[in-house]
Amino acid sequence: MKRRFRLTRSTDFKRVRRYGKSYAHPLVVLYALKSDRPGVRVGVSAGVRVGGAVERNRTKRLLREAMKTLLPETVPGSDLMLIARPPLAEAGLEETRQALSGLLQRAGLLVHPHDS
RNA sequence: CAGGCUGACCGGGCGAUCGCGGUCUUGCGCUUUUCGCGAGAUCGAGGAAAGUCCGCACUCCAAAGAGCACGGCGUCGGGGAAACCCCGGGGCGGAGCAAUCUGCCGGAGCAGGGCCACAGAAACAAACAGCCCCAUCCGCAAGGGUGAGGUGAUGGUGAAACGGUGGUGUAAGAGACCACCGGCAUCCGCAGCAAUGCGGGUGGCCAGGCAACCCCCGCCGGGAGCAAGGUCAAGCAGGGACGAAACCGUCCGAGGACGGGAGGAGGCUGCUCGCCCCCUUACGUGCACUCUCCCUCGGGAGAGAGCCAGUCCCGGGUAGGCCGCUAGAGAGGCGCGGAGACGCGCUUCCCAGAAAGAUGAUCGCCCAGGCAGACGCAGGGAUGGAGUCCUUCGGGAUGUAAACCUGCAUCCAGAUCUGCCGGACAGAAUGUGGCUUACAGGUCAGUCUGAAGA
RNA sequence: GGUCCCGUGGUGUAGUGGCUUAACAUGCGGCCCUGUCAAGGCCGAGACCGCGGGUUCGAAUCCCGUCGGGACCG
Repeated sequence: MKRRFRLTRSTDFKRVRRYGKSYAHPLVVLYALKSDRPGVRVGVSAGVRVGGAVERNRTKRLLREAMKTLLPETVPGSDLMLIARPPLAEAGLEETRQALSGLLQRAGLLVHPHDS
């Protein structure tokens, strides 16, 4: 995923985490907040509970890869934050994509909600 | 062949598609750098990148000072920039049949303190029982009581009791003395660079253990850390000078400079000394106004309501951008020296530099490995199977898979084939030397033990 | 990057060289009490002190290493 679609600043993370609305799934937690920017920006995060550095990096890669394919279907003008949970370290790519798709649908952020 | 031990090493490979970060070149947006979007080339995690247990480089703290405190280390020689590091020795132990592995290492003799439960007379300089002698009392005597003294052999405890055996000696005894042995210290000789070992002489039997208790001796350590530190833009906090006149002295260009005193903040990330640097000496015993009182007419006391404005200059920290930021005690190869750690020489190479933090995903083939299933092996063997070759198309040559025969094995193992599973521990964050810990599976060399065969 | 603390029955703590194969509370099991339950009384089980070495005659305690958990500072 290109860097311009990413959340990079610490203050952005704090803002989304504080004022965004959250949606939970056993594998991942989604925070969403409306923004005045045109595109969608995504930040990924993995806490210590997920595992060591290998597991944390792997879960973050997994979330970015899964989000990449879902990006065109996402409603623009919002900042998203994805927080990995411990079971995600054992999950595959397709599993992660389905989890994310479900979460985005619940948040009302998918352009074609009934397709998937 | 099986199981170990030691050392060294590998840590999946290839291809396709999608995707990420750096550098260089290049096209476009756009006008140069910058920035954004593309294209191409190239590079892109480890043996531990980990834990952060020791070092070092580097940066800042004024210079990086002294002492104390505190902490660490402590056999010998060598290596190394250094290290709670490495190599090779020594001494005392421990594990194993063995190869081999492994723990400890200044001082408890004269620096001193402390502790050694229980038991025991006594836990480090003491005397409970006992033994002996003398005095005295009782008794015919044997012997017993009391008191003064000698002794430390005997006892039993304990983890540990002040050398052992034999003799001389004595009232009884005792290293009090003698011989031998053990141990300690010291001297000499030999071997070794040394620690130390071996042999001989001398000494006095004094001298228990614990310094991973305090401590003593020797050596080492200033502190903080790349969020170090530098820099850029924008602000803000804050500060300074003049205003402004009041500690003392000196100087002159007359308002400042320098020096000293006093007080305070900070720094040497514990303390003290010493030193450095800064501030104050104007929120007060102040300034100036009004009123009242006193007076030696200089001033003093009390009360009231006020003043400390303004101007100019300097200018952070954090967050953000950039630098620091990767060419170095560097890596590979070859040769030489050395027992080894390691060193030297030549040569080739440039080998991640991210910043919510880049190496992955999917598929195919292979390589190790694991599990399950199938299959007896070798030789001979045809009115001659499939295939191949020749052909005049009639056939011929070659040819052992099978049945069958012989031998050997026997439901085990090995080899072969098929299917399925399947790749450990773990991710750079300034660099680097060690140590420690985690780790599927495999390779090579040396070596030990066991079994079988020759 | 740096610093510190804690691991002891199921749970929470004490014990910091020996008289302690470890104490207290709560929880657990059995019995008594009661018509029954609770409370109460009596009895009992439950730990080789996170793990591995070492020092010592002797270690939960001292030293070293290691594993896990937690806290703090920038």
